[in-house]
Amino acid sequence: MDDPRWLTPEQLHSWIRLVSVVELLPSILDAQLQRDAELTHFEYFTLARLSEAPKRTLRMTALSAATNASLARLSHVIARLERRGFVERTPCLEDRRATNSSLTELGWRKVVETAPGHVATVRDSVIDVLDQSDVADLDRIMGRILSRLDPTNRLRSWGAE
Amino acid sequence: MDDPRWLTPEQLHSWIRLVSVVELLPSILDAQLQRDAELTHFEYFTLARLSEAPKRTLRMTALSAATNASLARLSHVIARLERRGFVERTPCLEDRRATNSSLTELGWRKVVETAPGHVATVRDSVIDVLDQSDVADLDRIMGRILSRLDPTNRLRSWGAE
DNA sequence: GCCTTTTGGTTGTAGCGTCAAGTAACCAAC
DNA sequence: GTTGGTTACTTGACGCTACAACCAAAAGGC
Repeated sequence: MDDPRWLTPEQLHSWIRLVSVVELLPSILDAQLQRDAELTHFEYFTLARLSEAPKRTLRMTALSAATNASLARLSHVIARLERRGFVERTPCLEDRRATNSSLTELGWRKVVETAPGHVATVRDSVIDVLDQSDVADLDRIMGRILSRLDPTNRLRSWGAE
Repeated sequence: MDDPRWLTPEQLHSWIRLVSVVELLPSILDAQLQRDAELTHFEYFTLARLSEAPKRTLRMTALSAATNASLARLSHVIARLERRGFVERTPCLEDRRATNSSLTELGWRKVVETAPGHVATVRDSVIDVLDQSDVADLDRIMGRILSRLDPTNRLRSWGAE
């Protein structure tokens, strides 16, 4: 710790820009979704993962892995979404500790009607400023970073290396 | 909105990885700083920006720009840091609406002693998995994204394009 | 079979951020 | 010189997340 191996100017510059994106991006996504659908980005992301699952159903643990969330956080969020009628919880028969959460018809319609606006925001704020090779670079770099951030590799579904 | 111009598979893959980093990185940084210095990453970042300023002093508005924060958020944070003796607020003489916040000697020492551990975490979780050209790519890509996220270009100090 | 450990999930609480509202000072125009 | 509008900041309330404690069921150990 005596020699912290300080960052080079280039590394520091990149780092600060990354931190800025990490700080600013969530509020952009939250603002649009809140305005147009009264959802946080995390709520939308959760509904979206469910909508892609077989039978639009996942166990809490699987869903928490797919969304990078702790079980505690997910439990609170699912409770809110359940109150609003977007999600349903049912006990799992094979493992009676487990809970399945599944998208209701209302939840499915919510995702379908919310997706276009969200995608437009993602394009506007990120994707459309990048050309094809930028996208490839971004993918490679985020993959490398994720391999450190997510050592248990819960994200293997979309390949954190 | 009828044709949402859906993302290509490559774009979607990159996007999900970026979102994952955006979700996971803050908790890594917060965890280390909380454990070793009882600071949130945003508190540390704020102290660090102050420590680099001339006379270790900045106006609230300038500091909020440098940290990508709303004035309201910054006001709360500075209040906390002031209670702990790391920062001091003094009215600004030229413009009596404005407030200067400056690092105390205690705050300066806090930054100095906290920095090495933080840099080590930044290296571990991000920088050390990237080679020189990755760092350049990251810088370029984040710069492009920032030019959209931060249209008023408050970050021009470190050049969001 | 029992006992311990691990896994799966929920809940309460405390803390941070956002939003809306409020105050005070500056500025420009009439 | 006072009115209208903007800028700079603070404050309070509310909502979301993290953390810790909890319970129940499954899986091992022997």
